[in-house]
Amino acid sequence: MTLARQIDFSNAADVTPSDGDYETVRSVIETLTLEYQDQPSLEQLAARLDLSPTQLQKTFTRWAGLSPKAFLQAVTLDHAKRLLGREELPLLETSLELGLSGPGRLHDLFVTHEAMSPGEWKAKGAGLTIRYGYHASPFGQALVMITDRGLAGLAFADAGEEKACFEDMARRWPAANFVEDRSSTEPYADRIFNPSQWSCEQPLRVVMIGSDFQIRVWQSLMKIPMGRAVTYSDIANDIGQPTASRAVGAAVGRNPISFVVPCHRALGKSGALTGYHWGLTRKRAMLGWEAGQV
DNA sequence: GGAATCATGTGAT
DNA sequence: ATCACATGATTCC
Repeated sequence: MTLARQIDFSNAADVTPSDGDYETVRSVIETLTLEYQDQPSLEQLAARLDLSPTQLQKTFTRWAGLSPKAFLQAVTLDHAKRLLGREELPLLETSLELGLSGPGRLHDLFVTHEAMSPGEWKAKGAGLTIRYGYHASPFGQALVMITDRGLAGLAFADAGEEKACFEDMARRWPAANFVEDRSSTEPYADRIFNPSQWSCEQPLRVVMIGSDFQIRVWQSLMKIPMGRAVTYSDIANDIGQPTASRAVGAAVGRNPISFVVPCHRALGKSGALTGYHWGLTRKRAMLGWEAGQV
C-alpha cells in the first residue's frame, strides 16, 4: 500500500499508485521554479524525466490534486499574498488561550500538545527514549520520532540522505537514547499524511521539546489554519515580542516537527518563501499540496 | 525598483 | 563575548 494512494482519496480509483511520485513531483517543482521565466511546457518537462506528457500530468495531479499549471499558480507570489490575508486580523488572535497541555483544535490536523519543562529541555533529552522510523510520505522519506508522550520529531530526507537527516535530528537531543522501531512509528506516519484520518476524537499527541521561546513560537504556528499563511512578524506580534521577527525566523527554522507544526506556512512579509530547513522546494510542495486538499 | 545597510532576539560555541 | 540566522525597515543609488 502506498501513501500516495491513501492521500488521494478523491479520485484514486483510476490511477496506478506509485511510491516514486514525490521524486517526480519534486523534480518538476524544482525545474518549474528555477526556470519559470522560460515557462517550460509540459512536453519539455516530461521529456527530461523520460515520461510522456500525459503520464506526467497524471502523476502530478494524483499527487497534488492540482494540475502542474494550477500548482504553479498556487505557489506564486501573488497567491502567497492572498494566503497572508490582508487585514483579516483574527487568524492568530482567536485561539490565543490554549494553555500548554489542553486539547484543542489546532490547524486541521487535530493534535494535543504539551511542552517539556525547562528542566527537561536543559537536560538535552537525558533519560528520554526516542523511537524512530522511516516511512514513505508525499514529501519524500519521512523520519518519525516519538516518545511515550507523543510525537516529538518529524523530518524529511531525499533518497540517500537518511543518515544525515537522522543526525540532524539526533543532534537536537544529544543525551537521548535512540531506538529504531518502525512498527511503533508507523501509525503516526499513517495518521499524519492521510487527511481522511484527521479527526478530533483521537487527537494526535505531540510533545514539543525546546526552549521557552521556541515553544511559544511553535504554538503560534499551530494556530495557522490549513490553506492560510502568516509572516514572521505576525508571529512575533502574537507572542508579544514585536521586534523579534528575526529571532522568530530562527525558532521556526528549528521546529523539530515539520509539517505537523506547520512551519511551511510562515512566509516573509512580501509573501516570498524565504527559507526552509528541508529545502525550499519542499516548502513549495507542501503549500501546493495543501492548496489541492480542499 | 533594487541593492546595501542596519537594528534586532535567541541559542550555540 | 561572539556569531549566525528561514526578518524587516530604511536609505541610498
